[in-house]
Amino acid sequence: MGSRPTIVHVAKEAGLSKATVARVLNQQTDISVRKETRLRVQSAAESLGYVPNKLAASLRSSRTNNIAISISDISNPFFPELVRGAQDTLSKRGYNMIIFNNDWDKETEREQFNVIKRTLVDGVILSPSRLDLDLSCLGTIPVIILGNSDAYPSHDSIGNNSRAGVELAFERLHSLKHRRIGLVLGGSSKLETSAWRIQIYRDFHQKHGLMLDENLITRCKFTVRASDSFIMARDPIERLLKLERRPTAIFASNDILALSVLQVANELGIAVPNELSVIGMDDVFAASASSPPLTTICKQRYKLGKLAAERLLDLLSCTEIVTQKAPLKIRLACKLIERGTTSIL
Amino acid sequence: MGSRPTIVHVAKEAGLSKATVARVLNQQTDISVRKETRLRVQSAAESLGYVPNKLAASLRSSRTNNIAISISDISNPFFPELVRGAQDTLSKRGYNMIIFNNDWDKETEREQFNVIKRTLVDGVILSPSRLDLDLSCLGTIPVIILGNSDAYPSHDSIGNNSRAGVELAFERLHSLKHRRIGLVLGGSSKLETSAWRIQIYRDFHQKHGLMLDENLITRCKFTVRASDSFIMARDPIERLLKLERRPTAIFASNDILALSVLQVANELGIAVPNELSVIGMDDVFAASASSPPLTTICKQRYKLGKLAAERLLDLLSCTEIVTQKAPLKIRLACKLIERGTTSIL
DNA sequence: GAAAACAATGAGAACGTTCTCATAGGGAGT
DNA sequence: ACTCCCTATGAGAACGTTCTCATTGTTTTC
Repeated sequence: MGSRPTIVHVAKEAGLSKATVARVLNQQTDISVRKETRLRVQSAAESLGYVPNKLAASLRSSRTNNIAISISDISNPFFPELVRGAQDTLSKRGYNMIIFNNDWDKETEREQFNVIKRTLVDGVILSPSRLDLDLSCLGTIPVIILGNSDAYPSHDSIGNNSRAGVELAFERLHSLKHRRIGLVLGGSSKLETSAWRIQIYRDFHQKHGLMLDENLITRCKFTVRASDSFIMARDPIERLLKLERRPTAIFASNDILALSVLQVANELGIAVPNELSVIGMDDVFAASASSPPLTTICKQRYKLGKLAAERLLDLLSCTEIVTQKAPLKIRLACKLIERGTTSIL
Repeated sequence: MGSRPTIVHVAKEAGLSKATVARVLNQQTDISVRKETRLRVQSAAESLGYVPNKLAASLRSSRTNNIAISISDISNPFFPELVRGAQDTLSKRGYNMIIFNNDWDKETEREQFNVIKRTLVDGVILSPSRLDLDLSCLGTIPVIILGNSDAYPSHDSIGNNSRAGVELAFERLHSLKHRRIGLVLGGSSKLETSAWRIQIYRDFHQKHGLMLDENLITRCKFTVRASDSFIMARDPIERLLKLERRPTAIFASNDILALSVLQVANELGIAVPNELSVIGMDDVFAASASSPPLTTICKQRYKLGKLAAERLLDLLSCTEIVTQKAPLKIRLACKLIERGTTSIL
């Protein structure tokens, strides 16, 4: 009950050597092997039900055709599409993808880097859990960074231009005549994204000569685990909507918060969009499923994954040390998707 | 220059043989190696920055510590949590997970089986795209089937008890005094799930002595790609809600359809839950984010993945041919999650 | 017609582990 | 003191490929 047939069996069956068999079965743009020989090999392989052993091949060639992708949490609505974008590109080129979830935990992530190094993947797509990661332990494995920070200047990085996206939201609300705009922020302290959003908020007010009311800035302790977020977000949002002079419009820094706003508004009997306009950010699936469907700033998740994968493949096909120019930095444009939660004042 | 240090380098550095080094670095419950020797190996490994090469180890031992999971589409809201459940269990035991998306396509799936076989994973968690798959090409690799069909009698399978879940929904609506209940079905022809739902619908009516109105059965051409579904579901749902004697409650066979119902109701000015109760199925994330949040039948996705992984690990740790008893069949109970879209008539 | 070039194949090392078996050393039993 | 056994280690085969280099036969070149 000999386990699977090997290339030696095929060689014997075909009356040829291992080398020739390998030549036939691997090189697609074959050089120098007779047509008849090729057929002999192929029929021998077929009749034996030969399936090449990728492990052995990888060991010898030191190419595994495996790519690791390290993200925070596949069950967070942001990531599945991103992963899909990367995967579609990779699998088309014969690569498999190994997923790692770090749950925004530094230790977990470090541990995973070790696993990745042991596993000997050809490349890594990395959505860093924080900005101060030490990537050196990954050695010479090519790494593509996901995100829009400048924390990893020497690596290629691909992200969304969230700044421009946030501005887009404010400008749209302004053009709809809203002058009293609430800001709902998630308190994801780790990635420090709140600060620049507030800055944009201030700049926006200054630019349009609006008075800034600090009461309209709402911080929610938003741990990114989707399922928890509602509970934590509810209170501050309720406070915001119960202000004596409540905002006529709200921008929330992600869709989950925006959907919380819709829920609270619904409970308080505030009609959206007639009495309150809401814009979210991310275009999570749930955004299109709410009633009314949520107007949001769309981050191009699928494309993000796709581009990251494509860039990685480029790096891999480059015969080694070539093209060590400046690292690639891509910022994808965010789009405004106007659905049912915005209207003119 | 000089790629990674190997076990031979460590052996040389420590003044010992490969074999001894391997003994120290692998077996956790070590037998027979002097304490001092162990320390010498460890410090040598550390000082060289030795990282074991998993490929070589796998090749020799024919254990890869990789598990393949084959699903329809990671960007479909049903799967991420399932994947997460499996992954958490697997990674705790040192296994990596390789994801394959088949997009409900038979050919893609077959192709992926070949890749899986080449890749030499230790086991497979398989959510079959259809019921008539030929699994023989996976050879002797252990396979766990996800789903509740009886199509693969000789494999372990783990699924949700959807039948009981659907009954639960009807009974709940009945106990809320609803007597005119609409049924919204997705037309996923491939898995043939519609038929038994209708049967349960009929049985329910018979059991309670209710007249069955065929007009209340609505079929939506529901291709499972999430993003398309709204467009396709809208028309038939609108027809249902515009019936002269419209239903007072609706059960939809999945949350996405149920959310469509909410949207259409919202547009038509039908108040949920006061004028219309709605129950969905799956407890997709978006279900908790709608306003009002959707009452739904919850499939235990995380647990599904977790159990599948655990069972697979059991099979793997079983030294081979043992426990070839009857295959395991688990049906997880569905739970009713009562949120804001149901009320008494 | 000899040298050179080329096309087609073979022989075998190499990849870095794990695993089996052999061996050296030392203590216990008689 | 001799055998026996047990503990700690070493030597080297094996895993199934890829890859380099050698070899054979055939064609081209001058």
